[in-house]
Amino acid sequence: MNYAVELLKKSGIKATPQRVAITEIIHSSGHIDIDGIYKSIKVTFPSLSLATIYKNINSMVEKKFIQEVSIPNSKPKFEIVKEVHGHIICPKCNSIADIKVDETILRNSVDEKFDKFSLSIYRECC
Amino acid sequence: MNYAVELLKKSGIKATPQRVAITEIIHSSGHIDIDGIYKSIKVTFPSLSLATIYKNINSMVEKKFIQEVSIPNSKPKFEIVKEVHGHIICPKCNSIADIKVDETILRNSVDEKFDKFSLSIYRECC
DNA sequence: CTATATGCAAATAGTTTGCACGGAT
DNA sequence: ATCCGTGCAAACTATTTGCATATAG
Repeated sequence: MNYAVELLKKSGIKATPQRVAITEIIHSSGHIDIDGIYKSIKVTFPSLSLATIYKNINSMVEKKFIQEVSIPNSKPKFEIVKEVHGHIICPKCNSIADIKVDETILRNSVDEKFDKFSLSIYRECC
Repeated sequence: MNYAVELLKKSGIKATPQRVAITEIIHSSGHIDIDGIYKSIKVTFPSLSLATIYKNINSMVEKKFIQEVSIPNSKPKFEIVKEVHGHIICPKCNSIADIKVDETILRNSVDEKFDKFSLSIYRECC
């Protein structure tokens, strides 16, 4: 079965064509904001409305299917939820790359136990 | 001389009463969002407008006098720029606490050199 | 068949901008 | 006298909501 459809079903979300398209775009882009999703979807799916994207993003976030990546001074982007990792964010163009982080070492570093963390590193890439 | 006035002058920003008030509120609260600043200032400074807060926050961020702390699914908060540190953020009430992080250990952990990073840990506090 | 999702339009919220006035140097 | 900041109102942008119709399961 299709990757996106499978993901959606696993999360207990009805796999409408719109949701499949949104999921595929987030997945293939890695990190993308609402407007990027909208522009990208419009090409092959002209009837899809912004309101539908917002509604679906919100319920996908609630279901912990996707998560928000906050970016200072810019629109948040979204990514498929996967194992804990960090991000390198370019403060000029706001592009994002994932990085592996060693959770054990981080735990020692902050001298705390925690469930979920997020490490962002800012470096110009352009 | 007043702490806030000193900070402002050091950053080459004219120390108007409004800016002093904004600076003092950010400093004493630790982390606060635009609306919090507005509500807090209104009490003792009823004429101050939201537009003035936005304008000043923007120029203070440009001057690297304060910085934005992004919070998923919520308004960003602002803090006085100081040494590199991390944050513990409560996903329920969005309160923030600073934590020390060991930069050397983090550097090893992510196997990268970088100028500026940000570590957020999410844990319910309420 | 039934419950839920979509798409439109309208409403709301958040932020920025333009401009006239006022205060500091 | 000049420059810059403030405060208001208007403009703009982003996001949410209500509702009628369409569609997945």
